[in-house]
Amino acid sequence: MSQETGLSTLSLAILGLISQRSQTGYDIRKVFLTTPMGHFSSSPGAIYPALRRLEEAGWIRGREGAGAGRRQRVVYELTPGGLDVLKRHLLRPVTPEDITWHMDDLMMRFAFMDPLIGREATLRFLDDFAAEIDAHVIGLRNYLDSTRDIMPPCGRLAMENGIQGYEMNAQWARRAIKELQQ
Amino acid sequence: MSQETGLSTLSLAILGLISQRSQTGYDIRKVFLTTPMGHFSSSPGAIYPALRRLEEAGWIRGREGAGAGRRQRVVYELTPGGLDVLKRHLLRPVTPEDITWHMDDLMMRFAFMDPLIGREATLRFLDDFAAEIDAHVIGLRNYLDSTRDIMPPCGRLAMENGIQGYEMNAQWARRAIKELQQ
DNA sequence: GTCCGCATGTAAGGCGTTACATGATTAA
DNA sequence: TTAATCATGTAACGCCTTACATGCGGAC
Repeated sequence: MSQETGLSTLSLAILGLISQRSQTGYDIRKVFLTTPMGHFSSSPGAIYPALRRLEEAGWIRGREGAGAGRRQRVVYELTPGGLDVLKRHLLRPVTPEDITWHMDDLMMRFAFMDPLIGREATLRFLDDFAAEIDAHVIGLRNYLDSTRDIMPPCGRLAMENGIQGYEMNAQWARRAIKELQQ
Repeated sequence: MSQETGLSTLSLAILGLISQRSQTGYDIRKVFLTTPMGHFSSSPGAIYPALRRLEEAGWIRGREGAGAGRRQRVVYELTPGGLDVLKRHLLRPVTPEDITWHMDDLMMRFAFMDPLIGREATLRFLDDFAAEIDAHVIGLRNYLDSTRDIMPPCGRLAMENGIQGYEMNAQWARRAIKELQQ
């Protein structure tokens, strides 16, 4: 759950998907079930309550769908207010706290931002992202160096894994910037 | 929460730390606050209830500590039963589900396993870990290739980020194997 | 006529987060 | 004596998980 906007990562994912195309809870479930985006949930017990919360917040609105003679089928679409929080959430600066705690949220933001806040803002995001990671890695390396001798080998290896993960992300971001600039 | 053992990642971390050295809830909090292991919690509202649950399960036991004239100070130590679940948890095979959902749990397991289940089992773990990642990456690549044309550029880049993260982990594991074999 | 996929939900339970609260010891 | 650090907790809340429940429509 992020501070100001109060969007959980799942809510962000749902809002992002609906921003791309109006769809039903079941459609969203299928995305989580069948695509690698399904890092989370996909269970009706998570998605339907989340949809209700988003609707109560006034960020999405459900309409009875016409789906080829089918029953029920509530199609959700983004409201202007929903578009607004979503954009505000996507435009938030990348903080050190985000790097430490919410990398998944950051990647989710990236995945949805291009059509919503534009290419330039997306590039700025990637730039900030890489810079914040660099700063974070410096701290991690310092810690690792200062404890290298007393740390058990597997503890050290686990730490190196974490550091390499961050470095990979920074490299990825810089490659992504180049690709998107073309 | 993992199936059989019912150990949440936080419980695993606490159990692992206590297995290295008997310590108090406050000691554990400090580890989470001051080391990069503090990927999570560090809040008393998480740790003390977790300690109580672990004690109720019979996996740790608290003793009044002698800590230099200080008050309270409950020092927790692992019980034989606790050592047993911890070992069983560490020895669990690496499943595709673990790769998809519980990478953090896997790394935590790795960080603690060497002294508890031995070098050979640790090497086997790393080997399985790398192999399961390879298999998982194949699936991700297939998905990416089959949707490359219809996917928006940032969606593709986000997916590539995920794939590269997995590949980095596999490479890390293979390097770790070599290092540990010396 | 039965089974599977579509489609939506509820209920119980667990656990983590945030915030609040307390009280002892040590250093300034 | 005042503040910071040590040390342990509780209460409210939110959200996810698991499991259960329901009912339509099409295929075989």
